Amino acid sequence: MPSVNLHLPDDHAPAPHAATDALRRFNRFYTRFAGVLGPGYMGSELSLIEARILYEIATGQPVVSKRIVETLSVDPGYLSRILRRFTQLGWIARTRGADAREHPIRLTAAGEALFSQLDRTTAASTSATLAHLSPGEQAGLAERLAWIEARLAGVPLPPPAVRPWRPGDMGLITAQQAVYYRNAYGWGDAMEVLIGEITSRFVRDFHAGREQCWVAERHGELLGSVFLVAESDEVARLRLLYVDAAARGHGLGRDLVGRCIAFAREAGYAELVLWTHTVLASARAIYADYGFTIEKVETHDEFGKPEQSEHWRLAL
Amino acid sequence: MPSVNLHLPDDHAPAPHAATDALRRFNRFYTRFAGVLGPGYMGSELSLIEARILYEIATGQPVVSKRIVETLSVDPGYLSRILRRFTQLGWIARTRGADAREHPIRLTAAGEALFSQLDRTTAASTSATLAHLSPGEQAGLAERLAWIEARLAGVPLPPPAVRPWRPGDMGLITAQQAVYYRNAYGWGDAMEVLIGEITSRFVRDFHAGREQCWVAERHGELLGSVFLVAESDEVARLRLLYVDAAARGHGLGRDLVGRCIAFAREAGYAELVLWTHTVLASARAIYADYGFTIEKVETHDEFGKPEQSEHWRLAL
DNA sequence: CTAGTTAGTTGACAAAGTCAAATAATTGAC
DNA sequence: GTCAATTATTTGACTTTGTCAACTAACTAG
Repeated sequence: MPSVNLHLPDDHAPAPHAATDALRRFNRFYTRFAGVLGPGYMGSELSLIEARILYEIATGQPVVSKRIVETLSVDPGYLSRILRRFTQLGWIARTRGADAREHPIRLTAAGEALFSQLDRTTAASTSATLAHLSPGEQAGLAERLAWIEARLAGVPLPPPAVRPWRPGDMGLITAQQAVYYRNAYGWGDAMEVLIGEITSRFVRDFHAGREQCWVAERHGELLGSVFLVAESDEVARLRLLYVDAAARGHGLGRDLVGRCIAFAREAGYAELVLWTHTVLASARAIYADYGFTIEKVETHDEFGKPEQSEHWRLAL
Repeated sequence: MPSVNLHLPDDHAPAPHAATDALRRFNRFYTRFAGVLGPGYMGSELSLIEARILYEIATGQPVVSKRIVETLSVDPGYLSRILRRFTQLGWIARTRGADAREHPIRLTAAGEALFSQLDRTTAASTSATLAHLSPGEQAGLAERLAWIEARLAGVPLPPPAVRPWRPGDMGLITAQQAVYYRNAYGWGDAMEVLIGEITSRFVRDFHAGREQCWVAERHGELLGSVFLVAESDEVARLRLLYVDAAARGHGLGRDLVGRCIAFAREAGYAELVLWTHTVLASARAIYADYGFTIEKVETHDEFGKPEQSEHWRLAL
């Protein structure tokens, strides 16, 4: 069940500082916004840090102060005093750990009660700030927050998984490429019709063993695709090679082309041909690396403006 | 050039607190992350607030303290002292305003130099945190940050614009609906084929004046669509009504259906029919409100599991 | 001209946070 | 086993940060 990311930046003008500026701007915005969300756990007497310390204790019981110091980067001395106060207030109890230097912390019943109370209050208050958003927007928000967090935390994205096509894929592939070439190169309806025809014809006439389409996806997001179709008994054609902007620069295009070549050899074709455009520099580089050579160059007008196209060929 | 948002939550289990939890989680994450980004403008002697005050001055020159107090919600007394220090350090100069109670602030040459220095440092440091992201990811990040900021700041989304179809739309409509019904209801390939056939046949046989398709979009994002096709000279059929999760609850579906009815009346049809499924509760409610009535109910198995479908009809 | 407001400042504090030294327990080398 | 080095936590002595209320000077409306 792949989906496609179609807010594509075009190849030409990827403003170099855009992301930096966006993050800085967001930073200014968010510190103010979080301030509005309330200093710490709202309503209570707790400061932000106290609230977060309480959170760490509640969610990590039993926890040693060292761990809190690390996760919250709080001064150990400062923490020690806060913990002493929590103990005096009867919210936490400190035990003796296996390592007697440590004093593992647990919430007392009173502490649990306080925490769950606070937790409900903040949840309600956060929920209230979100009230003006529709359920769809809320879902969109949650998804984007999670994505950003994962990316900023440096969680590396798993490499896209490449698999043969399934029936559900064609509509997305068509839409993705149509939108992309329109946005990035201003190509028009004829391009879209062409893509649609290629994909629908592929499904209709699919000849297993002689033809194949590979799809790269990650977390249900469509990141790339390529088609290998039979031109004749001897000649195979590579079509619609595409790698999403979000996945470029990791050799995915190369991988896809490599699969086509291997499959074509396996299937006993004598040569592999393809048609591409001169503007598509990174695709061309891949073809050249695999030993394809240009047979013919011609300029056409079909996509609404003159484009130079190229016929490439590889003997297998 | 519409695009589609296809990370759809399904209709059935929209966990009610998901967004709240996501925001709270993000909040914990981001305060830590922003802390790493450095207290204020890194490297410098400035605290976070001082840096932000300097930023406000630099970007808003000349600015009066009242405005800073408001935008940064800083205590006026505290601000006053900070500004005095800035003045002593030769970073800012205070003039006399038209209103002599105000003391508009400007950066001195030294202040400008300091600010641009700091600005470059932070930009570089932010940029460094982003270095491990690919250009595609950076673009995705920037876009998501902007979206979140707008939504959290309460900037209301403009209502989706509804317009007649254009050639580029069909692939996206097909992909969007195919993905949605698959995710939300588990409907299979037959559904997808059906949608594809409807859209491609619509384009092929399009009879202007007797048929139409409307598309709702916002910021290039496809949010909904509906088709009106000729069944016979007397009968029009409404097909593929769809509203994206992100746009539900604002009467868009109602609007689309209303356009179909008005168009069908205008074109001189005697009746309007449609086929839908019992599970699609919100669509059904719209049909009922417009006076459609159920003619026939039947259960079929085409989408991979038994579904109850309904034939509705409206006399025009 | 006067009472009420507004922008900004000041004094007197309280809260928050830091740093280095101290304590108590553990580990590893011999 | 002993002892130096290390680790987890605490304590004391601070500085910085932030708050509150009272105050001054300037403006506004009647």
